[in-house]
Amino acid sequence: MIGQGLIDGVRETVGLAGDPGSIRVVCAMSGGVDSTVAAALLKQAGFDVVGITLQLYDHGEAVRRKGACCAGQDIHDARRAASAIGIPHYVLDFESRFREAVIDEFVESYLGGETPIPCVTCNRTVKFADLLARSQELDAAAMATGHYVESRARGDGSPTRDMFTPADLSRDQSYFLFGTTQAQLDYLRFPLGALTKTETRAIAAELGLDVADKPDSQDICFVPDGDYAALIRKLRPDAVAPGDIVDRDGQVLGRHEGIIHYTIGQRRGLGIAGAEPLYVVKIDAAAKRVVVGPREALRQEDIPVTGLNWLGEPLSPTPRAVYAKIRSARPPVPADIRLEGNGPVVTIRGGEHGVSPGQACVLYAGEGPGQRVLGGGFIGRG
RNA sequence: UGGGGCGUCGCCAAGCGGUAAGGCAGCGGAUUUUGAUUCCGCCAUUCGGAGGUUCGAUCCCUCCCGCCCCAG
Repeated sequence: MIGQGLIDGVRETVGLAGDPGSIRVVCAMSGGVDSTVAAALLKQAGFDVVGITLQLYDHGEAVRRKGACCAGQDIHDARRAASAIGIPHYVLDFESRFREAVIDEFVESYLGGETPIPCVTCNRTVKFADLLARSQELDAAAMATGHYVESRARGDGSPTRDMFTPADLSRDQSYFLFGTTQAQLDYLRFPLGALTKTETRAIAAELGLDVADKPDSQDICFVPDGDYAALIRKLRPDAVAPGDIVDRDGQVLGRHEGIIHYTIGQRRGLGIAGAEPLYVVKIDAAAKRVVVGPREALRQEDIPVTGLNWLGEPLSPTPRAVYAKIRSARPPVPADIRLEGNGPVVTIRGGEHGVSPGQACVLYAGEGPGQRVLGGGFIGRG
């Protein structure tokens, strides 16, 4: 399994000239299979690998949890894996930073009637800003992660790198990485971009790593039991209030226990029976109202984008053809992006259902594997 | 208290003599490095109540109860 071709591929992914043994690469290790294999492959390729694991939140609560990351058991797993791989390993306490950069923003977003995407925030702040800085302090030439996404130098002699969708589209994590700046991208490496998840697990098994059969992470890592609303209530007990569920004409159909329980496009949990299924169409935070309607009411074409991180050629008021993804588990669809007076606007040519403010709108040059990631932003209120 | 209509799962709603469709909601599961979506499974031995006709009734008859509409 781990043949010369794979090793050469890893060296090519790192793309730095010179003796690998003199090139230090920091690998962010979450304690899961992916980042562990990333570190192992880098080590196999001869690099001077340093593993770093961040402690992001209270590890008492998460010790036994399956599918968590960066706390408790996962830190132990990462430490053991680093030992098995034969690389130095450090655990950094980033709890307070994670709390203010990710958790607080997560809570405020929900209270404001939006639907946050904490993985994006975590990547662009804690991981790719703070951890990356520490990596540079350690004189590492690059920082690697276990994300399924590819990057490679532009080939014009400059260190400028571009990001591409991975070989295994079912594991594509580019949606969560749209906020990666050019400078960060130039320093980052993604050794797993050419692999499938199955191959990654096979490599872990071949190397005898304990994490080979560890379940994939899922749900919000800092929410112990999947009940994110409980966390918000705990942190801001005064801010969660009940309100009305109304139709598009304002007619009251029911009550809810807080807008934080809803997201645009959501169907379940409304408790309203009718002839047709109802979906959340709008969330009015000020009035504490949840507006529902039929599925057709979810269709939207124009999406105002905020916080755009654009990695492509400069934009203009003239529409530029792209492919856009407004949710992680869907293939990108044909769209156009243009710069208006109020900011960038993405137009989904065929329309999309369930465009939820706070979520990401990620843009690609095309559809399929190996397509360039042009950037993305957060979906604004339309 | 004259006439007409209706009453089937929490909601909507088929069935109109042969032994209770479907949708919604709910619950459970699969999928998923966010939230959702989607998908799969479960969900009325019983048809407002009481009698009657029939081999057999949710479907036919009688009475009662409860709604609705038109006439008052």
